[in-house]
Amino acid sequence: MLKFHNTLTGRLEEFRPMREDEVGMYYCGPTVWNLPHVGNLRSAVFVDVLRRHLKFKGFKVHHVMNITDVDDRIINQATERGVSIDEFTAPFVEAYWQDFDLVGCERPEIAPRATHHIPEMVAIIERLLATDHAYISDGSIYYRISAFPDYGKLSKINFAGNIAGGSERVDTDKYEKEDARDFALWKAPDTEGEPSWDASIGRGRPGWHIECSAMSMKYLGETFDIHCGGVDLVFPHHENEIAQSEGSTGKQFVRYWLHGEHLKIDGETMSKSKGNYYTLRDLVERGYSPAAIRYALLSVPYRKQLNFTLDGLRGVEKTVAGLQDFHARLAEARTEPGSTPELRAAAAGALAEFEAGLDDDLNTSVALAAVHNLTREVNTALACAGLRADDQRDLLELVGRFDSVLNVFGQPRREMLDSEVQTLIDERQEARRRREFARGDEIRDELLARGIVLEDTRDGVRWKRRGAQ
RNA sequence: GGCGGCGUAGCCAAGUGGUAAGGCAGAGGUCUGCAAAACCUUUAUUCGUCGGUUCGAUUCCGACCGCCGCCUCCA
Repeated sequence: MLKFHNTLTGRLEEFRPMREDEVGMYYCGPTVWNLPHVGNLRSAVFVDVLRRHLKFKGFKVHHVMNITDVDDRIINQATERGVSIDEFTAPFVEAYWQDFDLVGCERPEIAPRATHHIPEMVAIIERLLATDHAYISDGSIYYRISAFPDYGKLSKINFAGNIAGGSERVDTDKYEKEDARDFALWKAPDTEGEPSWDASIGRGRPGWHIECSAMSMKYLGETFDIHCGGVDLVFPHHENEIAQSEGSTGKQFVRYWLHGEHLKIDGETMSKSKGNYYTLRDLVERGYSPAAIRYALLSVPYRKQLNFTLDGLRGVEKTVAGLQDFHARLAEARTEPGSTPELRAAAAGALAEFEAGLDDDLNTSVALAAVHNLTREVNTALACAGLRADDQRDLLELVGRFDSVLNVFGQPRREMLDSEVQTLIDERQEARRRREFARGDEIRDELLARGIVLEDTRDGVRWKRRGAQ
């Protein structure tokens, strides 16, 4: 039974989508004002595992990931550099997709951009004004939280005992709001040149939260199954999305809220000021592989803080190389016909354990343990008993199923060597057979000069490109 | 001040009211002309501290210590 921890109820719940075999899910994607860092990528990988596991379970997935390309930071930076919003964000959008692909995430079905959905936002604001959930003040439009009694149901925030609800912030706020908690839906331009849009509700630009309400409901409907993001978004972003969406539709907005924990770097909160801040390209430049980074990011269940360290990442490189090597050896193994009951049982057990782990709120640690346990059993068979053809076929299919969620095994090599190199390898085998080891070593060096690294194994010789995984 | 999470071997970590998954590192071994690679075996009488409940607790309850997060832009 598939279960998720739902932030809305604070409990582990059985997942039952609205439609039997389809799931609508929304992920608050990047705000494109900066290069993505490993923390952003952890969230992306968490959501990727979620969507892949839903597909593994047989659901058709409608996955929407927004790209926030208007907000105060973007406007400030673009204005500072004297470029348009699009000119400023374009390279960061590009960089995000590059990193997203490198770290092995499947692209969402729909990736809407905020700047292309201004009319949808305006429409919601109009409905909120019409139902007294919003009011105009100084040309800007604010959400009236007192009109939405459920406010706080997601974050369980308690305004009475809350510092933020005190008087200090009201004093520093330049806007005229009825209540300190109220937030902006539509902001009147502060200055002349500031980017803004003409609309029935006046000239302005959208507030921080309305974008996600507009884009999620447009593509997934007024009520949909899953909304996810980082824990930092629970309050105020997601709380405000609920207020906006449910305030305007009168219907439940989202049925399951899933939030991914942040990671720490060397046991400390990641922050620019501490300098413990990695982007994917930092890590790739230092020689780490995107596959290992993906593995590291999904090795700890998404609701736990993950301690990201370079030392740990070095270890993970070996783990991932081991899995990829296993996959290659499995694919290349010579077989005899038939199958063995031991391996059939091991495969069935591993699949059950794998699926049960992921069904339990995406416990990737348990799923990976199942994978490792299987590789150990299969390795033993490869080393001792030899592999049967049916087992090989079934195990390769099983690895494919595991990898449809994890995406860490890599593809077994299908590359062919050119005939000259192949001849050299054959010659070396022949030399070794005649126990002419000096000649064998000579050929090995010759191959090394061409970038081919040999490994002698019990069954013959394996090769790989120098520097390749 | 309000709300929440965490503390398990050298390191990263899963987990459960019935006696501790997995990975990395370490140790031993198999294989091998040597080496490398690969593979196998092994590594916590114990789960922050102190109490309580229980036949039995790492797992439940209480207190304490330490770490982290949200309440403000942040994945």
